Amino acid sequence: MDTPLDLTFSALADPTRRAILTMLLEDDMAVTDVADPFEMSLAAVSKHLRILTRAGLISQEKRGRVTWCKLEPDALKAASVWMQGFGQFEPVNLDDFERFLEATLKD
Amino acid sequence: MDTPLDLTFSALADPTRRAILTMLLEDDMAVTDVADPFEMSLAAVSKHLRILTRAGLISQEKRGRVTWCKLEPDALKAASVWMQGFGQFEPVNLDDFERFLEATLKD
DNA sequence: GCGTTTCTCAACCTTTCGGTTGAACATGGC
DNA sequence: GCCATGTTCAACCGAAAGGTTGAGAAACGC
Repeated sequence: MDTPLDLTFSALADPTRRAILTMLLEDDMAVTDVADPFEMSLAAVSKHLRILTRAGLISQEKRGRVTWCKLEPDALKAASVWMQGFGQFEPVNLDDFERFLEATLKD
Repeated sequence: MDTPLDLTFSALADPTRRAILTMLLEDDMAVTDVADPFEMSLAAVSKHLRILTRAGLISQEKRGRVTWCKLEPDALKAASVWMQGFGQFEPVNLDDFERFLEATLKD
């Protein structure tokens, strides 16, 4: 039996899935467009999206042929609460986060 | 190539390892004592501890026969920063966290 | 020295993960 | 109606995860 915390953290454990979440920060995207930058099959990305959906980190809505993917940031809250118990992290401001993203996207 | 974020999130993905971290919130512990509440072999717990150590979430120091395990909360910081980018979570107070822990430990 | 305690290593097993490919299935354009 | 588009499904594959057991290596008690 996978708890919500299991689902969230194992979803976040894969770099492809974290990259997808980062892309969805910008805007909602169709599955095909999500898959575009990755050097793997569409089916593989589709599987990643299903895992993110089961974890509640994104939602998928089908309009016509296109399935739109939308970030659901609230799902990170439980995990974030859990983590903050270990050390009382001060909240991080957006500037720090932007710099962090820039640095990590270089790889 | 496992990035620090990969190591942290996949370490946190396992409920046994999260339980170990919670136990270590109280105090440093010897490997045998960490293993005691779990219904699995000592070797299995030893493996979990190695994974937590690789992720930097704990440190292990050998004194005599006994290997002491110590929580290293700073390692959660990078992951916490990453997560806080998705929704600007307000800081959580300790009372909320205590209640959350109580609730999760019931399972 | 000798047995006990503490912990890890090595080999093995089963299940899950992350990917592939090819087929299937709606939907939309014309 | 027909073909192209967008997405998932099903079967498969190799590798990694999470557990077991048995053996072994240090350190301690006496």
